[in-house]
Amino acid sequence: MSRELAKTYDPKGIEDRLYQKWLEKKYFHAEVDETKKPFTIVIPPPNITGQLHMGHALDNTMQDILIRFKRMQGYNALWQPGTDHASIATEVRIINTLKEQGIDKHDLGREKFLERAWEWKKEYGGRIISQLKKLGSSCDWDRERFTMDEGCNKAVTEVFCKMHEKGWIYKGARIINWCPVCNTSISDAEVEYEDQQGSFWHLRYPFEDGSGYLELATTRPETLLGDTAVAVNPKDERYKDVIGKMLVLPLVGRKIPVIADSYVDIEFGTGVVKITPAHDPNDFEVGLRHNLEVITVLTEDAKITEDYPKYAGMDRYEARKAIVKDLEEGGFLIKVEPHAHNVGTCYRCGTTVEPRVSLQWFVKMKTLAEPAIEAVRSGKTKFVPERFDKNYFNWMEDIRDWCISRQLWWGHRIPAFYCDDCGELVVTKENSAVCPKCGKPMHQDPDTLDTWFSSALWPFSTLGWPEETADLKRYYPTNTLVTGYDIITFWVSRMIVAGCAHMKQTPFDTVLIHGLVRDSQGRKMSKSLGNGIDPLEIIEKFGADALRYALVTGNAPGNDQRFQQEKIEAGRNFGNKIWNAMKFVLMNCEDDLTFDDVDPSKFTLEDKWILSRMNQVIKEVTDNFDNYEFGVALSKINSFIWEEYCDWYIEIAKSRLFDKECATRKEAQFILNDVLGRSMQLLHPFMPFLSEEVYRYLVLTNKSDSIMISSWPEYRENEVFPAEEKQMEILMDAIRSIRNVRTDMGVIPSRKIGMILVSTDAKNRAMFVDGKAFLERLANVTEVETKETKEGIPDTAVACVCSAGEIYIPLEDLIDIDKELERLGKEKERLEGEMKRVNAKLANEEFVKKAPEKVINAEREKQAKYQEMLDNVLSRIDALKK
RNA sequence: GGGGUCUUAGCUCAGCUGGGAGAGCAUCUGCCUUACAAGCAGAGGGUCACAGGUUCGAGCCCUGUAGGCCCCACCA
Repeated sequence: MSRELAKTYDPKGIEDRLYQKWLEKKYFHAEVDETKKPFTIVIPPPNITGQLHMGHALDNTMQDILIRFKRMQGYNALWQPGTDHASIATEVRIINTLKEQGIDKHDLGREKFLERAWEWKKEYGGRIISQLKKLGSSCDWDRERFTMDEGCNKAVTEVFCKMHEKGWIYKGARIINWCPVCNTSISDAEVEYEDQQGSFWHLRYPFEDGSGYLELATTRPETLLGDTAVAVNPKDERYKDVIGKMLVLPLVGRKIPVIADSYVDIEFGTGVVKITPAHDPNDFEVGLRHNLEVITVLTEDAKITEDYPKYAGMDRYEARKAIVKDLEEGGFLIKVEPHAHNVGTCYRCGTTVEPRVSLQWFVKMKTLAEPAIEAVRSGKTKFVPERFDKNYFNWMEDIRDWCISRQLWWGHRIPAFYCDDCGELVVTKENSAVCPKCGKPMHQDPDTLDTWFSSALWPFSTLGWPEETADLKRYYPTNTLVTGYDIITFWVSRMIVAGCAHMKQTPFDTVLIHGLVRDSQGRKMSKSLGNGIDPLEIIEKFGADALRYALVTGNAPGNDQRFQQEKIEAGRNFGNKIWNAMKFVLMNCEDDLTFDDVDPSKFTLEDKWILSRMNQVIKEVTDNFDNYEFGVALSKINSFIWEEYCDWYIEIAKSRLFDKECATRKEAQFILNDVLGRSMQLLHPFMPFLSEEVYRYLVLTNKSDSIMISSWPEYRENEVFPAEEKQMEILMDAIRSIRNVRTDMGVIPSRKIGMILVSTDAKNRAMFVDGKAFLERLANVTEVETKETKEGIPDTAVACVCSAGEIYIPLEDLIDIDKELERLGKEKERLEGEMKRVNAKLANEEFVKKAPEKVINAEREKQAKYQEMLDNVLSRIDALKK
């Protein structure tokens, strides 16, 4: 069997083959099973426009780790997958495709446009799904959903109508953020602020009566066209007398009043602010308070309107130049100074957003937010790490109404109808409506809903809501939501709001937050920087397991990480190490081997040690899983397999395996298979493919169907061997000491040596006699002698002290007394240092009085041990000096 | 302006409820020892940013300082 196995582990072929098998066997599929406890994860639905990037890879790896773990633990585990229609992103993409063909969206018409969009979805929407499969994601693909499928549509309409009926949704003319490139309104959450270097134009606004002027400063001179007032602070002594006077708006000639409003900061600039209610949120508020006219001067694509012929059609930046030039020529410009300010940009396209007054639909958030805040405050939903709840509270407690209408075609059309004749409004679940007032036909609102409106319903819309399905009953509320901290406000908060509002239950008990995957220099991966690393390329080259390993190892929840090639290689190397360990095990097992007659009473010291350690690791790793400490869990599994199992157990077991007559050979073979098999189970959530492949080769498990459906390893009460663990530690310590001495004294590895253990502990002496075979293998010690006293130890022996006692290595031809004394001197210094530290601690009365007994006893044990070792070193130095 | 977070070995990062500083990579020394050179055995390398405080005991808790990053709000 072993002859056929490749020299190195090659994930290519294996991963696809195993994934196919899992699919065929329906291992990912969840059916309602009342005999088990439910565990549910809903996937953050990737955009249909999306390509798998490192963020997806991390997010989905974490989910897969969790769901595989829970599945093995025997939960009725469901990972609900699906995709998001991504209204703006998709619409922009279709528009661009059309543009290439010389077609304008409006010429095509709404219906034809949507046909194209659906075609596009059909062709590319599945791409991200197949990429998620490459990663090993064990989603229940039979349940794949889409935010615009029939069920989700129904949920959206239902929610909209209900919220409208309750007055939680309203329509109104308000100032909103407008993206002139995406050509739609966007919500507050969709605006990203960035520092920009701009200018501060100081302008002169003359009084109507010719009595001078007011000086004010602006960063946006082009909005002057829409000014309907100038404001000063009522407490500002400088301007007390001008309040109520009229000014003449430069270039326009409009008469505008000087008003008093406490919004104006006396300290800032000249203390005079021009008020443009149509194009600034603060000015809009001021306008409301003072009943000012709202004059829109910019079109939807941010060009000056026809009302100002001189500038009409110019885009906002052109217009700025032209207006500044005219102001200067008209003597209205006093000075220009550089000015840094924050500018809002569209999170989709990066364009500077334009505040704009328009008629939009809003969700009244304040009251809806209350139960959602309470859900987190009470701990019904908790963030991991906890600190992100501050993020959440910060947003929720200061929440403003959510603008949900979008001037787009791709999305859920708002179920509102207007009478063609009298303008009456009807909100209905039906596809059409007739005016209840005048009986005339009605037309539907042209706008669609914010993408996040439908994603907010995702945890229950995917389970069948508004129908009362068995799935909904079974799997809602879900358990863990895994996502990045960057979409807490967009998505997490709105899901909690929706869950509390429509289901009366928070949608999940835990929100597991992860950070960003950055490039190796710590920069955000982005298309424009071209520094993105394609996970698919990594999978192609190193396998999904190596990628998953790299994403999880050495990382704590919520923290950003830098992506480094070395981590991938470490993952690959780890896989290869396991592969080779398995090869070794199989090479030393006969093809027809069975373990029916394995006798646990024949288990040796090392057998019990590794079993006991395995047990401990199972316990700790399971614990780490429960606390979402995936990075810690993986590194424990790694060091157990690599260091304890491979470097020690396999090496020690060799002598028994190679001796076909050995009475405990079969027991060694059993342990090798058993421990590696259980290690693979622990590893499976992280590296599903490799662990499955290995599991299916091992003698104990090669008849089982899949590691995926095997039971998570349990802690075994009857395999706890603290005494054997301690003994092994002593032996390992001795071997390390001998290896050190060999290196220090320049004894080449191939040279065989002898050793004499001097110890008063009969158990230790016996252990060394029994362990002769592995002392030879691990330290090339061929002669082992044990004594109770150091009578007759030759001077030409090198001494090393370790926890087992004193070990002497006779090296007649090599010993250099001076060099040996020097080495022992260093050892003496080290031990004296230790003694000093321990003694000081134990001499401290406060310590002995207040520290826990456990800690004190540990210190006392150390004290005794070091004292003995130090005595041994000192007496050896004495002996050599004579 | 409010909040969060980070500062630990040359690099990238772990470090659970406070009890003698860790990993991977890199560096140095030996080894092709019949599973593995993607490997084995060893070694060097840290006043845990700084200053105080709490404590018998602080990388960990508290206060402050410096620097980096992030979120929210925002003065035209």
